[in-house]
This record gives sequence, C-alpha cells and structure tokens, in this order.
Amino acid sequence: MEHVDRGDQADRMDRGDRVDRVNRVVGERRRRRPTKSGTVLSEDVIVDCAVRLIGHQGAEALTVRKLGAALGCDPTAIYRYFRSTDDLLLAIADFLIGETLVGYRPGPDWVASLRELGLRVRDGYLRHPRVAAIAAARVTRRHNEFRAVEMGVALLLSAGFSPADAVRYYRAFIDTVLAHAALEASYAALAPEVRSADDRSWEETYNTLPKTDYPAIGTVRRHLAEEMAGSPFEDVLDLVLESLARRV
Amino acid sequence: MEHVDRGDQADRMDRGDRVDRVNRVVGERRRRRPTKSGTVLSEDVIVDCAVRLIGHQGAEALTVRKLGAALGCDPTAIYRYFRSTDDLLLAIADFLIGETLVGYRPGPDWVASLRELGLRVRDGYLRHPRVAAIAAARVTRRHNEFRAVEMGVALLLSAGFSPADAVRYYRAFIDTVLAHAALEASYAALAPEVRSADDRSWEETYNTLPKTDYPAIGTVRRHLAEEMAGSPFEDVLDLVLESLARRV
DNA sequence: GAATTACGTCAATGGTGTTGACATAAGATT
DNA sequence: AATCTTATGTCAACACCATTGACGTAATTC
Repeated sequence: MEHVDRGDQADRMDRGDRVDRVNRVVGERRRRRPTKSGTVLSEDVIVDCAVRLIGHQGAEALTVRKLGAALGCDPTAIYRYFRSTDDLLLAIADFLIGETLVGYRPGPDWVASLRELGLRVRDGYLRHPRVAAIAAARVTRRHNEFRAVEMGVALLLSAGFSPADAVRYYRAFIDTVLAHAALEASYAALAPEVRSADDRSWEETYNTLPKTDYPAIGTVRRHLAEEMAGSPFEDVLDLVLESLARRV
Repeated sequence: MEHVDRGDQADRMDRGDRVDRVNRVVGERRRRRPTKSGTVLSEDVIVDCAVRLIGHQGAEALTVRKLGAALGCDPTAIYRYFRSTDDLLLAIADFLIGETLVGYRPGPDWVASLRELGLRVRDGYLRHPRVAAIAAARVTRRHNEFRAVEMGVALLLSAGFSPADAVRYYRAFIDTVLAHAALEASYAALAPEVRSADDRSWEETYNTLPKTDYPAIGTVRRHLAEEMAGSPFEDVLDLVLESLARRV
C-alpha cells in the first residue's frame, strides 16, 4: 500500500514562492547534507515517513525519536524542517488533504460537486485512519487546505449564496464531513477484535434489553443490527445538502 | 503524544456491583489510610478532583503528578485505584455521560426534543474536552447510552417514521452530534496557544492570500474571521433536523 | 580556494507514565 | 487486648517524551 506520489506534488512545482518555517524561499536548492546513515532529508521525505510510521505502528508511534530512527537520522534533525511536532502534524494533515483532492474538479452542479468532495475527503481519511484521527480537527494553514476552501466556497457562491452565507455554510458542510470522517477513521483505527466486539454488542446487548424498560428499542429491534452496522455518512451528507439546496 | 489503546472497558460497571482493579467488591469498607497531608482517597474523590483539575487548569493538567499534588498524595497512590491514566479517563468519561443526561425529558415536539438532546450532549462534551476527545472515539455502549438511544428512537417513532427509518435516522442524527462534539472537543483540548494560532490564521493567513490565485476566498474575505471562528454545530443540527422533518 | 552557513549531531533539561520495594496503619482474628 | 495480614501511601528509579543550545563539518557561494 504505497502512495508514492504525493497529492500536492503538481502544485508544489509551479510555485517558487513557498515559504518554509523560517521564511526562507524553498525554490532555491537547499544544502542536502546526507545523514550518518546516508539518507537525505527533506520536508516531503519526513512527512512521507511519518505517514507510513503512523499507518504501520499507530498514532502513538509519532515521536521525534522513533521518526528519527525510521529516517535514519538524529531525532533533532527534524527540527531543522519543522518548528515542532505540532508543525509536523499540520504538514501531515495537509498531505492528507492534498491526497484527497488529487484529480478532483468541481462540475456545474454544485450539490453534486460538494457531495463528491465530501465523499473524497472521507475516502482519503479512511485510507489513513490513524493519521485522520489526530489531524482532522486542525487548521493546517497550508496550501492544500487553501485549495479546498477555495473550491468549496466558490461552489457555494456559484449556487447563489451571499458571501457571508457561503462562508457560513461551507464551514457547516466541511466540518460535518471532517467530523464524520474522523469518527469513522478513529473507529477503523481500533484493534480488529475490539471493533468486531463492538459490532456484535449492537446485536447482542441491544437485543437482550428488556422491552418493558426500553419499549422503543424493542419496537425497532429487528432493524438495529442492520442499520447500526453501516455508515450513516451518505445519509448525513444528503440531509445537509438537501437543506442547503432549499435555503439558497 | 497520548496512548490511545485499550478497547476493553469491561471492568467499568454500574454503581452497585462496581469492581476495582483487583476484582474486589467496593461496597465493603476499604482501608482508608490517610495520606501524608490528611486527605482520604477513593475512586470518587480522585475522579472529582480530576474533573475539577481539568476544568480549572486546562486539559494538560491531567497528569498523575499534578493530580497527586492536587489530591495531596503521592502521584503513584492513584495507581492503587486505577490501572492506568487511561483507565482513569474512562472512569471520568462514565461520570461525564451520566452528567449529560441529568434532568433531560423529551417533550411533545420531537424536533425540539432532539435538538435539545443534541445540544446537551455537545455541552457535556465541551465541558471536559480532553475526556470527550478520547471517549467519543470509542463509542461507549453502556447504560446511559441505552437511555439516549431509547429516547431518540422513541422520538422518531412518535414523529411517524417507520421502525427501520427511525433507527436509520437516529443513527444519522446521533453520529452527527457525536462527531461534531468530538471535533469541537479535540479542538478545545489543544494547547491554548496552538488553538489561538489556529483561530488567528483565518484573519491573518487567509486574508493575505492573493486574490488572483484564490478569487472565491478573496470575495468572502470580510466574513472569514467571523464565520470561521465560532462553531457550526447549531447550524448543522438545524440543517439535519430540517431535512428530517421534511422526510417524515 | 576561501568564506559562509545550513544542517546533522550530541549533550542536557525537565517533563511524562509506570513499576517494584518498602513501611505502616487499618481491619481481621484470636 | 494482642497479634497477624495486607491494603495502600510513599519513595526511588526507569524509560520514555519534546525541545534547546553548542558545535563541527560539509555544501554552497563568492
């Protein structure tokens, strides 16, 4: 499961004005002194390695020491590229956004376009559930996030919303997508045996609840396992978009 | 970085038959040897103190050392009552869930009732964001959640939905509430300086983006800070409930 | 070829959760 | 009342963690 090509690669080529953590222009070549073990560091290499590390070992494996070991460099070398681990986390989150946007182009139908954007973000998050669990709530202030905001707001403006409403409803939309994606991701990130135990408990525990104490649950009992097993994501997406379409 | 393993909460029990980490019934009196500073420890005392500590000093204050200092005991004394800090967090989460539903009674208006349920869950989570950020990740399928499911499904049934739809839309509703609450909570659980930096970014970073590259962002620029700063929770709640009311 | 400096390395600081040994007082047993 | 058990508070220690500052050294520049 390698994601060799980064989602933002195409975008990063065409601009010479990207600025790194110390406001130095990155367009110029950096001194790439090889580490003791021979690897050559860069922001991309570090982010890629971090994503793979998290995907393989879990979110708690994202420490400068372990990352340094995985990179084959001294842990503190990472601080030459990222101010702090939080800064690194934002870069990882932006990487994730970039990956979900690869190949996405909004169409003329703004509802359908937003719907696809939502589904894409969710798919991207589920592809890296453990990364998503820790990155979903952050504002990355990075290029790929700018792109996503730009596209979303443009769609709502094209729908006819006022600038104020376009921002407001973009926020409502994107937070809903991110929140559900994060919830699903954190669930997917659980250990398999825990997850299946949770699934079974919906069938088992809820089916054994006394009907006298829980009459409503008793009434819908037959549908619980079926409806609770899947994901409500698409339902929610449609519910929100449906209301938005009526409010325009 | 936080360790987020342990899916087993089988040891969390309801009041009567609560069992501690060495499977001893708590109902009987324990040896309550006073600490050096005179305070007498118990699970409840520790949980109460931890909740107050989080509320007063912020999210990062919940460390065994600080909690020990607040309790007036050696930090490691806490391990006599809780296997780990994660175990302690689950105990706090249990306390929190109970708190959320206290005094809630569904009324005749099912939309208004669901709305209040949603707001209550969110308020409860935001009151203790760090706990919520962890608790919402793993859905706790226990007594208080049964109560919430029963009330929610009953409301949707009373609205006229079929049993299958009542379950389906309850899931969509409650997941939306939980997901947004968790998102807000994990954001609120960030370090204060990180959070305010995220907030400022909407004014600062996004306002300086070139209008040629980001025309839509340029158009809505004046509204960004205002609309992105607050929470979209109530908007989303209303959007979802609005669609539900139309589908009944 | 010399000068500059970016960046990889190392050592050190002060935080964290957690464990095991130990002492002692609370409660049980007599 | 005396004795025994053992629960539990304390202490020291361990293994981590993020982050900082000093220091060479090699890569780029001039």
